[in-house]
Amino acid sequence: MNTEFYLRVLKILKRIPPGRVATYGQIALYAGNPRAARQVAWILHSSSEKENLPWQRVINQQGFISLRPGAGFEYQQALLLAEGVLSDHSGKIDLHRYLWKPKKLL
DNA sequence: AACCTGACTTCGG
DNA sequence: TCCGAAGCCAGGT
Repeated sequence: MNTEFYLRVLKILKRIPPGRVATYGQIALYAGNPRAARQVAWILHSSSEKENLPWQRVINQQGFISLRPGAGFEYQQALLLAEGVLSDHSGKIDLHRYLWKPKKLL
């Protein structure tokens, strides 16, 4: 794997403040590879626990949690709720309201 | 090496 | 707005 990309993703993830969310594609973009959204997902899946990452703050471009019901969806939704990130009846999170917009990169 | 899979995105109908 | 297909890239078999 691309170690440099991996490390940059970790640094960026750790900057996402509580109560805000980011998208996979957004993280990939900031880390220097706009097309690596799936790799960001893979990194979260494999390293979120040992790296102590705020994995719950990463959702897809549509504003939905990508985990499937019964496979972490409810848990992620609960963690976000505890931070003040609400979702509507369909499970959609308002990105206009909660999306993390860093002033400057790195 | 070939093929499958996935916590993704984008584009076209 | 709502799918489905295609593009994407890395890991696992």
